[in-house]
Amino acid sequence: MNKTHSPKVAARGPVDHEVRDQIVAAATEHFRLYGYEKTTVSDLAKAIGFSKAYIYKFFESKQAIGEMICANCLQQIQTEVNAAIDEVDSPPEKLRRMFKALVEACLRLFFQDRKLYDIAASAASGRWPATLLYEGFIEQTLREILQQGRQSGDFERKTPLDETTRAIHLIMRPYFNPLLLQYGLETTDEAPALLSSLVLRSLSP
Amino acid sequence: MNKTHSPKVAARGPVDHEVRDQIVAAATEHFRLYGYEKTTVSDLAKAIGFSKAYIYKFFESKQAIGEMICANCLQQIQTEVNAAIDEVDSPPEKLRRMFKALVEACLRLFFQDRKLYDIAASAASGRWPATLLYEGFIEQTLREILQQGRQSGDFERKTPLDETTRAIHLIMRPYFNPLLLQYGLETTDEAPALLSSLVLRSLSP
DNA sequence: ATTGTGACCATAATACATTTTGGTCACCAA
DNA sequence: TTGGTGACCAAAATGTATTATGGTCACAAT
Repeated sequence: MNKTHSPKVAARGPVDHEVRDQIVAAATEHFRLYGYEKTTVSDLAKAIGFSKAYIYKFFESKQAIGEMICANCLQQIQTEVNAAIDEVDSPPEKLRRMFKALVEACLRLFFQDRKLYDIAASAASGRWPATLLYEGFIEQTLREILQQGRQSGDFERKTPLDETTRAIHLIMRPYFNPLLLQYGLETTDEAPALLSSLVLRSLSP
Repeated sequence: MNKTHSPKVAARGPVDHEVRDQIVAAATEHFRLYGYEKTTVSDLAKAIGFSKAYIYKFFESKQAIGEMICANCLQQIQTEVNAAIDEVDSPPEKLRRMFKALVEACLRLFFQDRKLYDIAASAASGRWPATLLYEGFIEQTLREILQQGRQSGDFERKTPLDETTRAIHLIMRPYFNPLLLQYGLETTDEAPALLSSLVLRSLSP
């Protein structure tokens, strides 16, 4: 997993500090194995050999730690999506890849790291900052592909870019939002191809 | 509300019986006011002046009663949708109306009969028969509009009908499935217009 | 047959006392 | 100043004894 930690939010005390990394590492492991609820701050403290109080020198709350771990998960998905769309050049194919990679990354999180997935789900439910960042990434990536496709002549140019972006974002939402994904697991195999095709038809000049 | 009760499922004892209707009426009222969980079978029995045991001559379980009430709710939505698409002739406009009416009907249930909505949500979660019927109705209505549009020349004919139907169904799902709708309330105002337009663009010949 | 019920049971919900847990703060050490 | 902690508190979680609820059945009345 990426060790990227954007210290944008939920930080406290020394930003770049060995102990902070230790906390994140311990939290990632514990949250993954036992889940967010079952892990106590004292558990994390014991794991790194410090007192519980010391942890609060670096994070202002347990949720802040959860947000950090969750942000890393979502960051990982974003990395995978970026890798997928960089593999090809044509905007239509980029869009297909994006949808496919997005769903696959979310599903992997769901099936292989269920406990971390649950954190991402409650992050979506509670509108944690990491989730907003994640949604912003989706929308931005989408917009770039669309713009590129308009320039290359692959996509139509009549509909306002923002409208198209927003609409496709809405279509993808049930498959990248952890909160929604879990209720549509039966459709995750057909949806990417089916919906990509429909969307691409709607984009034809 | 419609007093239609399709005795397809979850029935027991005399199908057409005054007491059965009394039970449904009492259940509808109680479920709406106090919710499914807070209403006991004894409450319903008292409301109609019979013993609890007698209720089980007509319904094989409390959930069966819930399914009946839920089926009526979903039936009501279907009626509203049918009314909306019957108002116009052109298939594209029918599709717009369908999406709009569907969202409006679900939102009305959500905001005005929250307790009944919760039943519909757990019906969707538990895959109760009423939900399957409801989804079947959506798919069928959609297919008919599409077929009609293909005949009239409004819609393209290259893509297999089933594929198009399925894809649009998937797009609408987050807005007619009670389980999903509650997580996307912020998007319900823009979604119908935005998505209808995108879908119609994808259908252009 | 049809209409109707009280008594009964296993399990689920509730209420409450007890323990954990998230979080703070004063304070010590290098 | 930076690194680090034990003692402490309100609120949440947990275990448990008790009650309420869904559901059945034998049986009675019409």
